[in-house]
Amino acid sequence: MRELVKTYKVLADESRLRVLNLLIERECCVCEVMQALEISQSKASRILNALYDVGFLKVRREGLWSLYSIDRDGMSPHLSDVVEATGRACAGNEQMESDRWRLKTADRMGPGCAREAGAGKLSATPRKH
Amino acid sequence: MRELVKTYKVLADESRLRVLNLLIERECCVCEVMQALEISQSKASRILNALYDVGFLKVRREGLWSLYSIDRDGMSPHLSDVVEATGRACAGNEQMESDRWRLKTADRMGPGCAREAGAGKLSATPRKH
DNA sequence: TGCATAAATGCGGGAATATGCATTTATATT
DNA sequence: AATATAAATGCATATTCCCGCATTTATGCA
Repeated sequence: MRELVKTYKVLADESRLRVLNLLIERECCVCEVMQALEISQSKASRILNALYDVGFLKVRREGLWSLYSIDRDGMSPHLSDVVEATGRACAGNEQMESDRWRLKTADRMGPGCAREAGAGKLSATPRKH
Repeated sequence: MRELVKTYKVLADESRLRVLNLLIERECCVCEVMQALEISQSKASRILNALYDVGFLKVRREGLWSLYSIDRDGMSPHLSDVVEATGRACAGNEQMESDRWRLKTADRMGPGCAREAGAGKLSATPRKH
């Protein structure tokens, strides 16, 4: 039961639901999440970790990035149901829509790069120095 | 989305899940819940109110008692799914089993009556004075 | 009307949670 | 090795949540 409570605790937060919604769209790294939701880096990281912790997500490392995605195969049927239900409940929500919209124009870059984002569209690979 | 968050918040608590589990068994009044879970009256009342507040329960008054039960018809499909899933997730849980067991021997009586419960089995109707 | 009692609620203390800031860690490139 | 940077984390603080205690409210009966 502890586990169940923990799961619901994780879901009982607007930002975390928004991230889950993003990931239903596609795999994301921390900095994409922070851009899409317009939140701080540490917050994005913690949220992803919390979702990962209870079994919603899996993560793979690719270079400097940690890429999180919904662990459709690994998760328990119960979690799977919850994701389903949550996805449906979120459909059409304005906030969620904007998040997804911003995700489209988000790049795989962090705080440092973001500062010069105005300079134009950067490639999806890290810049050479 | 606020509503969704609120719903998950309510579920993110062991005692509230236990009460939900009880009500899956059958309609209960506040004092039955407090006996089954061995918690205080105010706690039982608050829990029931919280579950009611987000739409899981309906309540009807019968004399002095407030009888709460799962609002199977009134609740949204999403809540219905959640109850289903939660019920399944709780099946076989030891704590939940004891709760249900104690519920069987619980009477419709409150703190006052409970004090003299050792005196023997009392009827399910209020005593005359 | 007065009393008995089930349920609801105001208040307050203590625990848990969320989050920004600064720093550290992990990884890649030169 | 030195540098760059994405991600993770320690710490401090503000907020929220939980719950016991005492009291109030709602209802029924004599």
